[in-house]
Amino acid sequence: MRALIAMSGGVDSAAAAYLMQQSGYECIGCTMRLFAGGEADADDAGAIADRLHMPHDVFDFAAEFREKVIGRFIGCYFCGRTPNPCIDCNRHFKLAALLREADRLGCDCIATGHYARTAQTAAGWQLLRGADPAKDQSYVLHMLTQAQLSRVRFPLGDLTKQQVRQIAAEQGFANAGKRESQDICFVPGGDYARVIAECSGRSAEPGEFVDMQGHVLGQHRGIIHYTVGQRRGLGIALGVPAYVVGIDAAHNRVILGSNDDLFSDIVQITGCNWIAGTPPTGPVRCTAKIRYRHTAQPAWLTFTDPQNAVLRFDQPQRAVTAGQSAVWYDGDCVLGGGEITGTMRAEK
RNA sequence: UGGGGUAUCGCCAAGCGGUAAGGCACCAGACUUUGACUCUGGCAUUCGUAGGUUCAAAUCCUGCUACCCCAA
Repeated sequence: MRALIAMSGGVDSAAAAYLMQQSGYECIGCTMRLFAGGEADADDAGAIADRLHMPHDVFDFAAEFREKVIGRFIGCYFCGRTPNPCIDCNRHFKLAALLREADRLGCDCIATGHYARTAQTAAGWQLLRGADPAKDQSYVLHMLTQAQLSRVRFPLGDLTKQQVRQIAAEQGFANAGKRESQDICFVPGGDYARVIAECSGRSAEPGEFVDMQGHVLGQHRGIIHYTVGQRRGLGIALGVPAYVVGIDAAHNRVILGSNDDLFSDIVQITGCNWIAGTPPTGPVRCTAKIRYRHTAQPAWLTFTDPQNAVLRFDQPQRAVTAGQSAVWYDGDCVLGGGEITGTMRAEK
């Protein structure tokens, strides 16, 4: 069996490459170049591949990444939503593009350093949470299809981060102690609004902060600077903490309220994926996450058609945000997910 | 230009003679494969201003300045 290993230059993918090799796969390492910068990471990945005596390729996907990830990221912000580019990146690159290259290189499967697991059952392939609850990354993989799941391997799925670092250290990998990646990968400094302005050529138009009754509270720097649930950076002193509770792109307004105003239990979702195949017609009992770092909460999921669904949480959730992904679980098994388009608060 | 009131950190605001609370905002860290949230730490040698009384004043007295209210 020949496997193409996605190597980012970090500890996780290095350990994944090693483990695949130990499992008897004939491995080819590769690093995807997705944006300017990151050459050092590609070098780190190359060094690990050398140490493991496996070939290493670098694929330049910068143009495609700019179109499929950054472009959508920018468009989403200007529409008053808050995108999660990691979702698109995983879908289009860490899975689709990688499988494309795997075919070209005659590889049977691909492997990544995600903390997630797959399982084959009579009903098809399942995507499961990673064993380390603190590192589980199944959330960002919710859009995977049966075809993709059948060919992807997650060698770290049963391990904890600590174990992975241990393996990296034992193998003498130079990056064993490398710190966790953070921020948006293509926005190294964290100033995503600047990147939006630079890449789009559009400037953010200042507008009004208003309360939920429409009273003007101050001036904002442009809606791309804000997201639902945000407190820091508003510059508004009301005596009590103020949070963004909504973004009205049509009127270029940012709506402020209290923390209590942020809770909603009914969530509209589009662009749905149902990993098992055809989504069920009746309500499904599940737990659901509405952001990467959220503990899945009990809810009912109902599809209105194969693309659209409504999620109703037992308890209202804080700052459910349009543009983010909702992901549904049955225990450790990922049922699917989609993009949040709107929220409501059920009348009590 | 008659009377009354108020002037304390960017905003709000304690303090009432004994040596500047707190909240909001802001800043810095921590956390984190998204944006956020959260947590921890920092943030007025100085109280509109000039004098005076006192061992000691933001706190008492006087002048000045600014703003507010009432009456003209």
